[in-house]
Amino acid sequence: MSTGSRADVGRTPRFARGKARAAALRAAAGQVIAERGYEAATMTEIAARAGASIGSLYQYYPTKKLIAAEVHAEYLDQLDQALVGLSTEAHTPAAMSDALFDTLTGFLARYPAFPTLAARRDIETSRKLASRTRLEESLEQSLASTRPPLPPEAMPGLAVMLLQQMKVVVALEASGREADRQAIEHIRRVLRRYLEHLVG
Amino acid sequence: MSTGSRADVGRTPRFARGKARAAALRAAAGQVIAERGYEAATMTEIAARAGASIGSLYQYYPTKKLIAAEVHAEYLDQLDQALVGLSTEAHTPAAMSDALFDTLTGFLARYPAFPTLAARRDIETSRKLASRTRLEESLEQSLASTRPPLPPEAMPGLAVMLLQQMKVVVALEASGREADRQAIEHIRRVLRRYLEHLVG
Amino acid sequence: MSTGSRADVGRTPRFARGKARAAALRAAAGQVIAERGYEAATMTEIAARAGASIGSLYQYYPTKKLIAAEVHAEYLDQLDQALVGLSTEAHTPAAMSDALFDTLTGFLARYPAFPTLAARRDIETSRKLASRTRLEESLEQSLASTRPPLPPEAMPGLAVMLLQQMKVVVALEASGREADRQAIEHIRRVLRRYLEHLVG
Amino acid sequence: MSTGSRADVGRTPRFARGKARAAALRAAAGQVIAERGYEAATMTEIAARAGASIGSLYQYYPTKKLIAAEVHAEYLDQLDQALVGLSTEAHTPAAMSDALFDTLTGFLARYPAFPTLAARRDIETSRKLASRTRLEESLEQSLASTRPPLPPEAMPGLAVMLLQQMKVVVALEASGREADRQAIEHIRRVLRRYLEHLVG
DNA sequence: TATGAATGAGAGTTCATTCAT
DNA sequence: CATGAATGAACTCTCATTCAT
Repeated sequence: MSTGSRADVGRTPRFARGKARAAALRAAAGQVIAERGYEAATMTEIAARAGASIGSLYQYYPTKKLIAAEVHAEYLDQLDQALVGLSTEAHTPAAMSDALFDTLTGFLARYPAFPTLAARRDIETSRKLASRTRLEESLEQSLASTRPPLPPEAMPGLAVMLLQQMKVVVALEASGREADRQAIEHIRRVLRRYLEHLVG
Repeated sequence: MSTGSRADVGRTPRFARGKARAAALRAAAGQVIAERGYEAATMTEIAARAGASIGSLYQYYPTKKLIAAEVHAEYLDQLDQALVGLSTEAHTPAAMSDALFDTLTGFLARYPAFPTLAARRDIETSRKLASRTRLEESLEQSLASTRPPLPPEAMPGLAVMLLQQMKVVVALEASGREADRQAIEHIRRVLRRYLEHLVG
Repeated sequence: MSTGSRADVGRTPRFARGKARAAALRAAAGQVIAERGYEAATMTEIAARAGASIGSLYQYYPTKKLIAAEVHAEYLDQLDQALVGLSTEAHTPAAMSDALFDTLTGFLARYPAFPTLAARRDIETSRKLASRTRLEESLEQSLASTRPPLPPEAMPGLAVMLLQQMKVVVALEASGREADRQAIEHIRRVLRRYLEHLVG
Repeated sequence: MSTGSRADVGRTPRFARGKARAAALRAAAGQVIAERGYEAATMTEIAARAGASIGSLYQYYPTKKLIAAEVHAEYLDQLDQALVGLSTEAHTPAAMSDALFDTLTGFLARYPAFPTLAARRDIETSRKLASRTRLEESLEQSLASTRPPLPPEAMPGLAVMLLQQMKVVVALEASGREADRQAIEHIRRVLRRYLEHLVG
């Protein structure tokens, strides 16, 4: 707004620091939300865990909802990145099922706040919406790239279902009970068989 | 043993009047938690919706956590009741899959606070633990009653998995998106095919 | 809402205490607002000065704006009461001017938060609106009761003007400077002469 | 004496560039304070509206109170300038009353933050005090220049009163209600008649 | 026992002010 | 001098819980 033409010279380091701090804040938010849930996660703790003051947090993210939305959008983008690789190589449906399973499972293990954020319907942003749309397209594209191909009309529902299954898996992984561990194996097999069957 | 540990159950109501009021309070709690989520559900609103005063609510359930645990336990018991019927008649695995699907779906539609309560790991009670154990046994028993029978070693994991699938289904039902509706159909088919396959 | 039929018996003392507390809170709010202005008046200080907790304050007045509106409405009602007496006795215009001057001056000295509250256009309530309307009618009625009578068409503007003059007077009284004291005398004379002149 | 005490004036800008920026900042402060009131006016918005950074704002005016005081002082000086012209020509008391009325009304329309600033008793500066004194002297001089002359002993109080009346007028002008519009006319007549009467 | 007024810790958020760049 | 990120005290408001009646 009030930036003169000379401002750019010295700005790069400031800019970089700002980006780093914003990233640290998002990371902290992800941690705290994963541990405590959305409501119980306090802005104060998020700031503290990022080594920032509460005022600084609000400078970057002026609302609790907004930082949550940004964190969620970031996760969606990460997942999108992870998925684009899958559609480049040829996969059988069964192999694709396993690849998706591993990718999504790995992702959710890394970003444990994802299910919590995904469950909230009151946190929306245009940025988040865009990320979500992109992700859904990537997932469908992965599903569409198998040899032999899956029936196109099954795609949208399939994509949604797979995502949901992953959430279940991660929830079960957290518990560590023997029955839960077995359930995960069941799900893996269930999905592989189902994709195989769809092409038959 | 039949009374349970009294410490975490609040005051046991001895008269019919008290029992009815306690039930009304639990019902109200279920409603409010379903509508607003656990954190946003206030004790004041729960009491008001039950036509009681907060003081009265606290007389029966001295803690928010406790009434939540009691509501959850009640739900687990209800579901247990619904399942015991399934094991009396002979079912093929596919039929059992459908029967479970319908039973669980119906249950969750009736008690929409169930997933919310089930997701919280900080709300535990000896009473709730007992109910959960009983329920898991009933589910396994249903699965064990099919003709031809499912392999016994698959049981525990299978039971857990089926429960999780139902939660997914209910979550999807709430959204109303077309892709979500299709995903539900996928899940139903996935499960039936899987149970059929297990006996082969 | 959940009041049984028996509730009334023991309620009177509780009710009376509640009314007293609400009055104490309003009085405290008036004091603090008068001393510090609306923005700088904190809910915490209001509660403390009323000997109540912050939670208690919010139980009676769930918003800062709302308690301000109630205080203002109360003041308007008080002033209305003070004015109704004036129109019962016969007054010459000059005498009425003095009587109004004294009444309003006394009122404003007693409720120093009145100008502050009257100046805010963002604090409105149906209750307050009603009180204000009633007051304006009373003022006009007082002005209309003089012998000989003032010209009716002058009334509305006259009422407004007199009210404004009173605010000025009180502002000047607060300062204590000699010139301000003289200014007050000027205003008093100005008004008396003007009302006299209007009938001529 | 001519420099004033430097302690409460911030850094004196020595170059034209600095003077212009300081003026822009004061203008912005005036705007924001007029629109939002003193408390709600934020230093950030003032800086932004002047096309400056907050850092820059604080370089010139190290305190919110201080910039408010400077703005107020500037206004007082402006008004002083407007008044000195009035005493040069001969006026009857009635004409002087009208001239003052128009001058003051025009001034207040141009600097709408003036009443807001004038109302605050917690913003004082030696510079502001000096400006105020000078202004009061100019007003008294104007009043003293009428033909026939007003009684000298009435002067100080008269000056204060007239200023107050103008504030009332401006407040009423802002509302736009019919009764308020009439009230303004009453005030204008009241004052003219009073000045006329004083010489009689 | 039932009631609901009272409590106060704590949450989200704002903004004047500082200071490294 | 200019900049704007950083700071943290302070504010409004919420809600689980207690206790006098």
